[in-house]
Amino acid sequence: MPIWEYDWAMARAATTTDAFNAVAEPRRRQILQLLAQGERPVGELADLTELAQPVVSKHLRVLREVGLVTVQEQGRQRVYRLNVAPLREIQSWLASFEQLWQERFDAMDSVLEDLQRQEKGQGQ
Amino acid sequence: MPIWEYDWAMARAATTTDAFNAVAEPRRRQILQLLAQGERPVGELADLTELAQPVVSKHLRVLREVGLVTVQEQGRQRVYRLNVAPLREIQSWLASFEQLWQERFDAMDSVLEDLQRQEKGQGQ
DNA sequence: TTGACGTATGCCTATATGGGAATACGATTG
DNA sequence: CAATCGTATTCCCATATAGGCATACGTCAA
Repeated sequence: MPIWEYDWAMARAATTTDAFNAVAEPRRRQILQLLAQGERPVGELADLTELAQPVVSKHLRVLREVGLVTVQEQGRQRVYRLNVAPLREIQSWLASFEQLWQERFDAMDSVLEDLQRQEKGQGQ
Repeated sequence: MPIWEYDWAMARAATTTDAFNAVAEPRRRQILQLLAQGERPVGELADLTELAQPVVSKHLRVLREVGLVTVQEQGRQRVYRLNVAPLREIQSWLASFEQLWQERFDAMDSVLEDLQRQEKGQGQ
């Protein structure tokens, strides 16, 4: 069973295919990290990343398309906010290697127990 | 400060740049999952993935270059084995979103720190 | 209105990809 | 030795990038 369909010549999956592809680009990762500290307008992201504004806008478009960020129009600026949800896809994929993450396994149990004990869970 | 250097026209980071890029390709992810269940020769991977052997060999090359797999020559076949180490880069990046994450993310992260404190990466 | 601001979009180029096909190459077998 | 197996490599192509630059677009201030 093929993993996905394509007409022809799938040189490389589009960056907007999923979180995996979107996040493969270092600058996009950087932007996400910045947004992790709070929402920010495009210009601010451009300053912080030292990237030209159009470049940032393009990266944000990709991130938007995979749902990693959301926009809110505020006056003439667009404030971007991080949405970690799509990262879950990656996280769960990584989780499938848990067992091979040898040492981790033991420690995992105890920590998990702690978590379950404290568990707050505030929706997502 | 720029994240990385390039002469010109960096269309897209090479797939062999890091685990992020290598793993962005779905078939490569599939191969890794298969190897998670045990080492396997190329032919077997080709069968299981229903990909042509040359295609598999190419993917394996990429995975090899980022250290996600290692080979062992056995007679005329090459047995590939998974090496999760490089996945840590991804894991720790994800960990930086801990606070914004709700569930068991913390667990993995703390264990990760332990790992990094203890052993010094061995793969290459 | 006009102009400035904040952002998005369009056009451009070089690039390396993923897969198909053919073939090269080393190891094994006869 | 030759033939075959298991795998890697090469050549081919269409593709969509990432960034530079210019510009379009909507919002706000005079």
